[in-house]
Amino acid sequence: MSRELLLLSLLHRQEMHGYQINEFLNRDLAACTDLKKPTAYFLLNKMAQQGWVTEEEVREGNRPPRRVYRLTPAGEAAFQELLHHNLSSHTPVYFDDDIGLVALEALLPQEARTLLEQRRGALAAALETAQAAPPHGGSLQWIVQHRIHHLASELAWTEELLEKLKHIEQGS
Amino acid sequence: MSRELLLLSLLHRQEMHGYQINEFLNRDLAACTDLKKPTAYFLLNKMAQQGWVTEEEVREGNRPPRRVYRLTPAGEAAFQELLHHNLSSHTPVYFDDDIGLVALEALLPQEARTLLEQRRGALAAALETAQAAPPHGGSLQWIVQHRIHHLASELAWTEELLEKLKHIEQGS
DNA sequence: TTTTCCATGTAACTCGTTACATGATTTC
DNA sequence: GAAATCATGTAACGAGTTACATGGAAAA
Repeated sequence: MSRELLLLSLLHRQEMHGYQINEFLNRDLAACTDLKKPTAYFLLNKMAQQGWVTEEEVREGNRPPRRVYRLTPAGEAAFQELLHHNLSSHTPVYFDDDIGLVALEALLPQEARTLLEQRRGALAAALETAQAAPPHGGSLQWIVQHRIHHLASELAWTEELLEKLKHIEQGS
Repeated sequence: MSRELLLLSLLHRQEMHGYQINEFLNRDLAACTDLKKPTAYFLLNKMAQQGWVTEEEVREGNRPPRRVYRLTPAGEAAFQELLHHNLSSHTPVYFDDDIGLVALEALLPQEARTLLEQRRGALAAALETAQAAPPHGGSLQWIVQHRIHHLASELAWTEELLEKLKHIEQGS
């Protein structure tokens, strides 16, 4: 339901047409979602059928006509409910990066460390990129800051792990 | 490909039959994956067709026959490649919890804080559960520790956020 | 005149889940 | 005799992605 919540959030701020929504998702919300264009269109249609949004064809000048979406009262209610549920709970995440750790013992300790040092590099680079991003206004800044916080945490954890592996290697 | 890597990792340690694999996934690896039973069977069949594993029907006593999977040399090579790639890189994650933050401004500041305090509670509970889990041996311990590290980081971040929101509320 | 931008979608496919189906054996 | 455990799967569905399809307007 969080994809629906995301779309409802955008439409709560202001009415928007599909293309505009996709632009916003790709430009400003790339850090918190990977919602694709066809998925967005599909969900918007679904929400229109559910009565959460209305569609209105608008043509401005000679441009291709836009389909403008607006929240209905039912949509507003759904938005509030989904938002409350999202903010008040925590949804756990599975890390792709954890999978490789299961088989760490299949490698020579030294080799494992070399690989994890590369991962540390990738994390450091991602962190720098995130920190270099232009500041976002409003509540979008929280997402950017969360991302930075998380990447820093992952970097610290990876370094901790490297230290522990070094000690085990020396100790055995 | 990380689901395949996970299965290959298990079979690298020792040969296993399907039921055993599913048990292990649910008991010991619930923290790092949600791979379901039919998916596991499906992937095992696929890997058998690819020549990564062999299947052997084994019957022991009067029990239902087991289908035992073993890595082939090709499977071992695939395992090494996937493992190297996984450990040396970082795969970014999208947080469901971020979605609600997009629309924080749609709520009264005080209401937003109340909801986020509930989330903080949920995070604290999850952290305690993770910390109370019996220690895992071998490299599985890293996954448990990573989970704990991450939950602690999320808790700290949520508290930071609550502080910032309090200041904004007072300042404006 | 060719590429990029605006603006919309559909169709086919992949991946994964849920629910269903089977059947013997051991434990209560 | 009933319930849980061992052990395997399939079939139908749903969600999401990729690639395809269309077409006008502006910019290079």
